[in-house]
Amino acid sequence: MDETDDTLMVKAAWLYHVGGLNQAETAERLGLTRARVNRLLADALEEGVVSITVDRQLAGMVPVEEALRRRFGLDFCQATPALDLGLDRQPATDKGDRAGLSPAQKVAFRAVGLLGANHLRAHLARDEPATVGLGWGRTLEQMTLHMAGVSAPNARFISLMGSLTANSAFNPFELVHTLAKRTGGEGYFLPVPFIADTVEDKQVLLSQRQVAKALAIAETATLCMISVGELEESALLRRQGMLTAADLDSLHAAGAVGDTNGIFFDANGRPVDHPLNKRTIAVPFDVLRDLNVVLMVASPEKTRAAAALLASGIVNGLIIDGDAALKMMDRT
Amino acid sequence: MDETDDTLMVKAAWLYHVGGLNQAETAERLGLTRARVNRLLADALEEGVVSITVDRQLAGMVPVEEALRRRFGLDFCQATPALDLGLDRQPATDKGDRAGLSPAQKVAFRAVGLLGANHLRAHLARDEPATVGLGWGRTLEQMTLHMAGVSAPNARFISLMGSLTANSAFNPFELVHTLAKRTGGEGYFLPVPFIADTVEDKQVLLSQRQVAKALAIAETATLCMISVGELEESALLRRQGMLTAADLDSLHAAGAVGDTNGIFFDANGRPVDHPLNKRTIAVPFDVLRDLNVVLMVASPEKTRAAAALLASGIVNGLIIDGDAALKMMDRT
DNA sequence: CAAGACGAATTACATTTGTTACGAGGGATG
DNA sequence: CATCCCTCGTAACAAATGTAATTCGTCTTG
Repeated sequence: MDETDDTLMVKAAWLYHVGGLNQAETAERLGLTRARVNRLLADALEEGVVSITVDRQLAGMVPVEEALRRRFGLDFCQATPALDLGLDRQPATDKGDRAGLSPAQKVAFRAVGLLGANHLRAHLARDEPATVGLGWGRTLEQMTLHMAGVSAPNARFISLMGSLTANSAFNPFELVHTLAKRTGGEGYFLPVPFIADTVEDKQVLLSQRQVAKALAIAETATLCMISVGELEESALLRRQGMLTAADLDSLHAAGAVGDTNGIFFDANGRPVDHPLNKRTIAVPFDVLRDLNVVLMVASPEKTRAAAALLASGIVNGLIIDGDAALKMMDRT
Repeated sequence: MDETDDTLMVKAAWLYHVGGLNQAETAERLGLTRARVNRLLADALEEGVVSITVDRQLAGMVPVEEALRRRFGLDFCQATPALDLGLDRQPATDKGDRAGLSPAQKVAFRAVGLLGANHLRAHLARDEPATVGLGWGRTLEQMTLHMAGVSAPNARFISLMGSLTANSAFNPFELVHTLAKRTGGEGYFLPVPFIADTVEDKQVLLSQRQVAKALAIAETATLCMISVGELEESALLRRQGMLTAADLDSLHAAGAVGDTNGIFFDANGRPVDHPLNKRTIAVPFDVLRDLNVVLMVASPEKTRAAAALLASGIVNGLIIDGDAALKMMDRT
């Protein structure tokens, strides 16, 4: 069943994309309905049986990538094509949008997600067994959507942080779960809240055997993919209700400009001295520093936070939205 | 100009294919007309800026490929997905078709052409300078169509045989020319007719310095891509008027079952003893035997000739239409 | 400066594609 | 055995895409 179905899908895809037939002709050739062919083709794209690649070399971002790579001492830097040409359209309406993302942002997330997925795919394709540490957020979520059709039964995916209360698609647990399912690998996550209620609680939670075990795995990660959050009202942490407005203010007062995995850092990428940072449950910077960490940045609003995190020296590779990359270049 | 255009193309392609916008939205986003975006996208596909890949693993041809690889002692074998499921449709109408190809054949040529192009592309992507020897025919022509967007300024393309009189798109000269132009490499070809009028003429032609030089280059080829012709009324050689019906008969009488580059061979892949073989101007089998030769076979009608050529031992790699591959398996 | 050539925008139209609603099999499941 | 659930075929429609004809500006060229 399974094989027949895949084979049929490949045949349809081959006739359509390679053979240059249209869906009606393809259907006739295979003795199927046009509607069925249409669905087969859609599924083939969905499942990664056919994939579309755009040459990044011609996008003109190579100089920018190289400049960022050198400035922050990275192993590599990849940027998506810049699209805004410097002029933002209706940014006012975008910013306040609480429900979803503006169209421009959506494209950015998808694009960065794709590049991230390609990087991860390449990592999984190596011979050595892979252990992949993961942050959370919409960028990472987009990455998982592009990971269809990748098989990596020996891979382990592990969350670098505790879980959210709200069960969104970009929850650490969901991310790990999705990746494990799609690749056939194993998923691990920290079965504790993201931010403990008190410092004492955190100690109790950390002492759990399950948690210690998971953290030990995380420390052996061969690749970590994380994102960064800016510290504004529009921040995802704030929207998710993980932070109160008062929290935000006091974090600002402590010099924080952003967070990654719930660890708040200042303009130099150093964790700030703040109660919240003592309650967060996540793999700390000191551990990340020795791991292979790739940062994904999907929106120009995050340039300040991203620059700060890059300055911390824990990041080895950067995958960034083209417009964000240009903006980052502008701030000298 | 040039760069701007490419960049625009990449942006449009990125928004459309990665960002998931439709052409109207893409146009709006870039401040262009929908029609322009449509053309940009078409061009992007045409020029190889965006490429569509179909996973060959799932086509179910791997066992067949492996079997063929072993039987003929090849380095590799790639087959396109089989589509006919063993049952041919209107083969009668197809066979006599003098003008063009049946739809089924067209797909086969394109598919094999694509795989050939991928192989060639990979060869050109190596670090070492490449010298590529080329045969002729519609299969090879299709290959050149899929070579857009490949840059290989150090590559040399050389025809393994003389030229046709009729200036078709699959003429050796045209093939070499197209490839050189598309990749930015150099093209060489044998400036002599494919089949000399007499044996004496052949000697004269071969003695030309230009010709000797070209042949010397051909003998250093790092990769040769050739195809095979069956020896029937429908054969391209016959259609092109290179062979008379009488020629065909006498070749059959001499035991010939097919040709490659105008060299006629028997069921064991050995050149037959026939006047025509003494007049053909092409790199001989003894030279090819020491080169890295890849054979492309695009139609089930050619299985007998292909099998014979494979038996000769001059072929190192095979790229074949899926239905032809199955048919070849059937003849035990 | 006029004429013509070229590229691109506009428009309109034909084709292709995506999506939905509906009904007929065809296994699983109780 | 009835029923549910899923898949597929059918048909119709809406949306998107491809293409050609036309016009307009701009740049070249005589």
